[in-house]
Amino acid sequence: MLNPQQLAAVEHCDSPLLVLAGAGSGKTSVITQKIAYLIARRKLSASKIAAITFTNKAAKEMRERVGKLVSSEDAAALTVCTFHALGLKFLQIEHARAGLRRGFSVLDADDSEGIVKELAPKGAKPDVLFGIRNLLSRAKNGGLSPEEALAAARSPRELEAATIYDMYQQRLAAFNAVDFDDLIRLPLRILESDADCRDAWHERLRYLLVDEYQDTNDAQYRLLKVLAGERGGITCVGDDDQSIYAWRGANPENIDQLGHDWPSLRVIKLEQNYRCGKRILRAANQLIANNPHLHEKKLWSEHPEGAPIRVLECKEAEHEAERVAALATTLAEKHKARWHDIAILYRGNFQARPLEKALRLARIPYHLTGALSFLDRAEVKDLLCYLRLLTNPSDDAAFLRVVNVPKREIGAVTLEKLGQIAQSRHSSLLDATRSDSVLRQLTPRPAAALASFSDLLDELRSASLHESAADLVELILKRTGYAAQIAASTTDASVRERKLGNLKELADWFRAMQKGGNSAGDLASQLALLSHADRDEPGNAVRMMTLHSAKGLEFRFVFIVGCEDGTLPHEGAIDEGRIDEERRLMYVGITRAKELLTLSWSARTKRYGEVHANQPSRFLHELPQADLHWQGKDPEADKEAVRETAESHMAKIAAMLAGN
DNA sequence: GCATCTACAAGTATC
DNA sequence: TTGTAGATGC
Repeated sequence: MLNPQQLAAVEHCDSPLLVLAGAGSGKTSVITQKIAYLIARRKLSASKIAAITFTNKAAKEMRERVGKLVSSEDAAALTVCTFHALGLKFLQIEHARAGLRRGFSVLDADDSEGIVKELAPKGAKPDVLFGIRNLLSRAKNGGLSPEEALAAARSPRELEAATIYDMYQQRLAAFNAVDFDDLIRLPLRILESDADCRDAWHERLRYLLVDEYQDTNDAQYRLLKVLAGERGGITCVGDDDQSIYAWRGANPENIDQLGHDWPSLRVIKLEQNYRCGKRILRAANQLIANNPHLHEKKLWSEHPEGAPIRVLECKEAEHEAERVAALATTLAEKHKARWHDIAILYRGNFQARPLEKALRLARIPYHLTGALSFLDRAEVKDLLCYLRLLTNPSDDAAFLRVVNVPKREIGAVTLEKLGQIAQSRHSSLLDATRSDSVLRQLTPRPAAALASFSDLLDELRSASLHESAADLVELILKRTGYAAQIAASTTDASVRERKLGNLKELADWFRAMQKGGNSAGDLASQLALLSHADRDEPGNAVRMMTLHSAKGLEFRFVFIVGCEDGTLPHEGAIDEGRIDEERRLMYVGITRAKELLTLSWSARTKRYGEVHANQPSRFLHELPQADLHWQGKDPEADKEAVRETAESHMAKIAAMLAGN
């Protein structure tokens, strides 16, 4: 069942292990089999093993697969979760060491962005704000505390950002809250500085298995290092060729860092691919050979050669979409493909638009992955904030979000005043509304509204002690008037239905999670870490997604659209010389295909209303030409595109002249 | 407090 | 060109 390299990776437990696992080489099998091996052969207690992933989806899949290999007791005792969920678990146990009280909140990205905005100088331009958030996040991902960031500041801008960082953390402390970055930074800080705590966790977690290791950032790496300790009970599985998140802080150099920090590191390569046809693999290998490599890796496959890779040359994005839709229909009719065997991948979300149109027209069911995040929906966020506020009355961010949702005639002026009063008496906003002396400082009407709001929360809080989380959601909807507000909203029926549907889905989620015996408060924290990707995929529909979100997936038939210079590789990446990561992105896309790969490009692109002439992606020229089958090559196409670009400029000039 | 208008920006996205 | 965020007016 396992090949010799996979077996070696499973059985090597006595020093740290790095598994360089090519695309489709069965890395999840190695991780899950190794967990089973550690339990059965090495007699390690399941509760002392942690498998760490980047997404909840990957964690869920791993949990399911390992569940088939070990007993249900062992499966329940295992820790299989994301980096952030592990950090959350750590902080829930060690909250006192982090200066947090039980029931602390996890702020989402919007909340923390809002706080930064408040703390930044009034009227700061968006790019300044962006810069501050960037520096702040860099400091946090570097594991720096506000004091360290202040000491390390080298320029006035850095000093300003560090000062804001300091105030930001004070604000979070007052809220009894952490943000996403803190879920890594705080455990890291505690483990690095507190030997007793470190020893306890070394005892608690004896073996770590890390998925998608190339995606770790510096703080995550340090967390792994301190958790694994000198003993080095750790297996990291990753692929430098699939490193596509450097722009998000991932540091692929962490792959080499392992060998420096643990000289006894063993490296095993998995090079047999179990997914793609030979031709597809040859194309992928030849493409990625254009990137520099520290660890040479050559994937091979026992699968059949497969059909040539088609390259569709199209006039424009609409034409491209129509051809893709037509070919998808052919696949379904002639090759008995199910719709969900087909994926259409692209560089940017905006490219989905013409595709959607063409698929609708062709009556092909499709599903957009990751378009709108479920948890970003206003109604879902509102409900979660109610739960946060019930568990953590200090959570001012949650208070501000829901205090006037539904409308309670509590406006900005009232809240401004309340905020000043709360600040002067060092209490949370909700606490302040409970004090008569505070309410007397406000005008009677808003004061009464605030008082009844806090009464309502008290009522819900006492209900939360005995209601299940799912019932609590229903109760909140009813008692706050939220459900009534949706029902009465002037918007059309489909919007109302969608909102109620989302809230029902939220309640269903709670019901499912409740089985783990979690309290409502725990559920609320965990939900902050969930994302849209965790929802079940819809049935038989063509999958449309970005190349980034396709990583880890596989499909029988794959289309990669927009293979043009400027789109893939992206223009900004070309300008800044970041071609290698774009090439890896193409590599990820190609290696998603099991049987048939179709690449397409358009001679013209409409960009921000202007027509541009395109060149086919340089990556197309890097592929083995003998394996490509160019379709619709029209030597006139380029000339035509250039002519039309010129025409569109002429038309613009004419319009300007006419305007004058 | 809400609706409407205007100006601006335009990559990828996890937790 | 399109979407969204912020400002402005009622």
